Amino acid sequence: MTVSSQVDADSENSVFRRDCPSRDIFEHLTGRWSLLVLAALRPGSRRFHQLRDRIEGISEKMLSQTLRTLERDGLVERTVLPVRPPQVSYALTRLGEEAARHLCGLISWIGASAPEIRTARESWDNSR
Amino acid sequence: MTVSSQVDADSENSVFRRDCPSRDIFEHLTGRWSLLVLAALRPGSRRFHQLRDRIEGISEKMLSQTLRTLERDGLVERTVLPVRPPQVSYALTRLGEEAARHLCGLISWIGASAPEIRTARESWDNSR
DNA sequence: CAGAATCCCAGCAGATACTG
DNA sequence: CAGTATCTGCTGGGATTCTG
Repeated sequence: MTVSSQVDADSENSVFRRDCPSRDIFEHLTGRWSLLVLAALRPGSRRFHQLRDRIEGISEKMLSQTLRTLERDGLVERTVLPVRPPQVSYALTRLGEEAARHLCGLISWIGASAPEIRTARESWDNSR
Repeated sequence: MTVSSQVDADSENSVFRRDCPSRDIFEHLTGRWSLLVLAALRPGSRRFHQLRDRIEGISEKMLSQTLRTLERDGLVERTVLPVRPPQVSYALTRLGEEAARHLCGLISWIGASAPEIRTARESWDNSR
């Protein structure tokens, strides 16, 4: 399958199709917390409570859930140290680093474009 | 503001902050339908019913809503031709093209990585 | 420390019907 | 043709409590 088939053609796997298999992967990556978890892991592996403290507003439930989804997709690796009390750390896999790179690229673009976007919003809001 | 501040530092505008102003822009871009609308507009301007037909499963309500959000953010431009019956066409702005480029880059990566991700899922699922 | 289990609600999105 | 309006249901996610 060519890469371009994802966004161009009416191929079997076009994103435009209702049953596109890339959809759920995309949703996992762009869900409310995934970007933040991936970005927080970019500098290196982190433990559960470090992630919780770093990511403002995330609940333990959502952190746990997000980490498990990312682990299942092969983007994050979970390591348990056999000590008492248990220490669990998370790190990006190669796949996870690639995903994080794309997402952070998008975030950087948003940061750079935010002023323009805010200006557009104001003029849109003022015109009605 | 430097680009890196978005994803690295604990600056005022870090994505990790609860009130990060980039959050809602990100959510607009990665909402359920935005990617598909932006991708569908990439080859050139399209009319409402063309978009509706191209994007499988979208309702007129969600298409209309998504287009308005994108227009408000300055990513899409709406043009009404003064004829009967009315003809309305939509096109990407420069900002919209940039956003679409990032998103389609991500989708292409997903397409290329999907086999690996699916393999990861299977081994994860089988191990419990 | 690192979660799992449960309850609960707001808001997104679908279906349907209507209109300039 | 290109929408809007209204209703309704579903689920993502928060708060709280409990545990190996």
